[in-house]
Amino acid sequence: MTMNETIEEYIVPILADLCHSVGISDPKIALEIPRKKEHGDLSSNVALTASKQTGTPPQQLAEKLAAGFPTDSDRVESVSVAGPGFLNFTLPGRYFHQLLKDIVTAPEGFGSSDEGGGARWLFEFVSANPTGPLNIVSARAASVGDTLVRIFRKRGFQADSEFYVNDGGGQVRKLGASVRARIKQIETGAETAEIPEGGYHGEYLVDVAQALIDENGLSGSAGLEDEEHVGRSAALKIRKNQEETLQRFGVTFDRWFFESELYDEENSQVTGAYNSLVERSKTYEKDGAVHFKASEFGDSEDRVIKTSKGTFTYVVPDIAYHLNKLGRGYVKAVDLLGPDHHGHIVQLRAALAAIGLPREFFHPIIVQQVNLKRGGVEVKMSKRAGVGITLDELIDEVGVDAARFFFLMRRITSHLDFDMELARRHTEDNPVYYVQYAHARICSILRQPGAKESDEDVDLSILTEGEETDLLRALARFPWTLASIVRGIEPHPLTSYLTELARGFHLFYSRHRVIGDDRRTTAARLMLCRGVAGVLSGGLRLMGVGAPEVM
RNA sequence: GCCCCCGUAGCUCAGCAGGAUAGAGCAACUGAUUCCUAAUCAGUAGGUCACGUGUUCGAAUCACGUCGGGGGUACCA
Repeated sequence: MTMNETIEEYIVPILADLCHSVGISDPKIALEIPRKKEHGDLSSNVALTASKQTGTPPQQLAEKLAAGFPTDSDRVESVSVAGPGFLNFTLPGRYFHQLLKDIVTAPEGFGSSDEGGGARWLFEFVSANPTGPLNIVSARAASVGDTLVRIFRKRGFQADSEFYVNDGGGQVRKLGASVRARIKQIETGAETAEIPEGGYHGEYLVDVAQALIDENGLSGSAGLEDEEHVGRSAALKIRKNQEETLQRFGVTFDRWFFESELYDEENSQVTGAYNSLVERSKTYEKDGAVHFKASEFGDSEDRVIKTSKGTFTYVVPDIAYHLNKLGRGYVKAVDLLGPDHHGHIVQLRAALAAIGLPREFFHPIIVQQVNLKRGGVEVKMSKRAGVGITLDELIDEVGVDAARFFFLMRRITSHLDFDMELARRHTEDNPVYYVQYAHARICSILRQPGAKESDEDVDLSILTEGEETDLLRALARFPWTLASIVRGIEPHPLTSYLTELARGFHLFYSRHRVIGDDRRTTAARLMLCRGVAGVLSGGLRLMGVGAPEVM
């Protein structure tokens, strides 16, 4: 319940009534913040979109609407018609002053809203296989997913985060075989291990093997008989490491969901998922395998879901998993998936459609690849081979704040160039520190002896300098930014917004002194500073980035 | 072959629930520090929004096509 939403809630109904009165039956009214401030504080293009329906030229229509809009309230100072027929609203100064007071009073709550209405959304992300350390794409997904969850919660959704641990099937056996080879290597003191075909070559498995020997008393000879047991132990160990790494990165999950849970007992959800396709006659047998008629549901061809050997293919437990999500009461399953999952998505979507789930339930998002660079030179990576940069190494090299901020700077679907050299640089061209520095600067001001003013009788109307009113307007954009993030399920606007807010502050700072001889000006500017600091730190916190008081 | 993402300033990218004169950072050039943190600020310059057609009063934004770049496409998970 911020002032911004109340202003929207105030304007839109009035505009809707006015539209009805001039014969527009079903007006689509969207308010936006114009890019240029000459265009007012808010604008609407209803007159443009609706002019066809009424047969009135847009400008004339806009004039009519503007004339009918009350401007004697506390909320709207004037309405003007501009350009091809935009309605531009100018809000009174006291609207922004009240907003600032609200922010300073309760900085935590600013930007919150109940637009989500408590809708239960599940965000699944990272979900890396428990076969090795987290890589850079996982790092990106972790930043994005974690930030989305925080923002959606702030906007009134009941949002949960989940990590799906792929601990079933042949992969664990493969892992077991690889670890077994490493155990053998350690015991025989050999230079190299004989990693089986298709196994995992990463050096990290030496540590895992050593840990298993140490902790579980698992020796090579004991483990040799049971590849699966070794694999399971190794997977648990690796998963634990992943969790610790994510914690370092500031990311925790509400739930770690194990694929193996889906197979429990006689009541296997995987078999259930399979059966629900069979029962709906969406399958047929061919060449000894069971095929799902995926091509009827948008896939390019039908897919095998049960092999001729009688095992399910990977899509089946995934179907079961999503049915499980639905069964837990979620209305939306947002899956952040790696760039190697396109085919997967189409299959899964087809299967969920075949079973009759609402189309909007499943919302996969491909987190695009990260091109890692160091000083402009590409760093190649391959998790399977165990070379390249892990999330742990990334944290060590560039730090959590810079890493998380950089991952959030681009659209999720864009390939991301990540230059570790640049991210680590504590200077000029690094946007992370630009934003953090603005916060630290404000904190520095607030530490000054002259900053001990009470908020009681602050008169904000003396904030009339351009830099001051610009800052007030920038603060007002914060809730709108969050709303657009929710609309797009895409967090990157937050980094742009905070960079702009920081720029506004740096400019203000360079031109005006906060603490001066005039008591009233000092008090008003101090409050402005507190508001900016509150929004900066609040915004950074949503991204899991720190807001240092000293730099 | 099929599927997905991308193509906007020299570079990295915003903008895309159609809308007003297409924006920012970096790089380049010029300038600013008696004063609350110069990790800062100001100014200059930089564009056929890949191309074509269509829809529209209006297209960077929507649709179709072409070209170019990247990724994905198992009876593995």
